[in-house]
Amino acid sequence: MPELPEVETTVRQLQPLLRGRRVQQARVHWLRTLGGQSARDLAQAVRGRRVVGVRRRAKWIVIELDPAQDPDPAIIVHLRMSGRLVVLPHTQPAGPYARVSLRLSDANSLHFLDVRKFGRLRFTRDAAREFRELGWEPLAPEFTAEVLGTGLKTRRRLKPLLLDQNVVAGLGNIYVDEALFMAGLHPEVPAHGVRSEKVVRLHAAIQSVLHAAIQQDGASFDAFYRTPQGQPGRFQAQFQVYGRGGLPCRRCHTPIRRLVVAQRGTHICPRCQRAPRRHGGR
DNA sequence: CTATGGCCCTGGTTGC
DNA sequence: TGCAACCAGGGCCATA
Repeated sequence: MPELPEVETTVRQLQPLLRGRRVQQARVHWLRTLGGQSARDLAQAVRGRRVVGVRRRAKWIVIELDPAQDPDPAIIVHLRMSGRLVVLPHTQPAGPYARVSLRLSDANSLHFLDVRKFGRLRFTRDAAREFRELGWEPLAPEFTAEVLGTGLKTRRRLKPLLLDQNVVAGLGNIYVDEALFMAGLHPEVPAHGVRSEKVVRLHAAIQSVLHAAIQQDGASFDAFYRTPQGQPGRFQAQFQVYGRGGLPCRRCHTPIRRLVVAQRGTHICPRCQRAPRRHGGR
């Protein structure tokens, strides 16, 4: 599933293919991808506008358009489960999963492909405003261990907290499991009970797993995530726990366990990540 | 405040 | 072999 590293890889590869081109036409093949925006509004808003850059905010891809009179105009894209962005020559069909296609002023089109239709693409006049509720960028210099520690001052359980995009923005199921393993923390411990030296470890784990995954162009363990150039990521080879239920822990050889936390498949080493004490047990 | 469960979707996997 | 039931999963919303 695309999370921060996969989105970052997509942004980096898209940038040289899009910057400087104009959007000539928008075609919508699946309306709900626009999340309520009308196909006409999208088409009218983007027609003729130049792409001035491509950036990332959390798991959002931000295709920046020339300002005109808007504060921060952009086409914003969330890949959710199975979304992909690809750039193909006009003449090449995008296949049955194309949900939105943008014809560019060079010989190419940008297609948003999405098998499961959970992804979103729409125009906004003010991208920064759209994202103001989002939490910390985990790779930004301002996101320090101290800042993370402040975010952990809550009774909520650790994993659901880290998945909350309004706290830390960009982590998903895979990288949370990997970071918790690296830090030796159980996903169900109350966040406020994590001691400060463990907070430091967790902060380092989050940053290092994200950096490592970006270096490998993200992770592809199913049919879905591919870079815009069609290549799978390579980080899945370095998963320590995710998807490794029943396999031996790479550190201590205890079998990795799969549990469900907040409706999410969750992978831990029961020895490296001690279970929290259950209160109210009887 | 925190947690839970449903919803959106479809292809792949499992079960009979 | 054939087919139906089941499942994953991010974000959002309603409910407990």
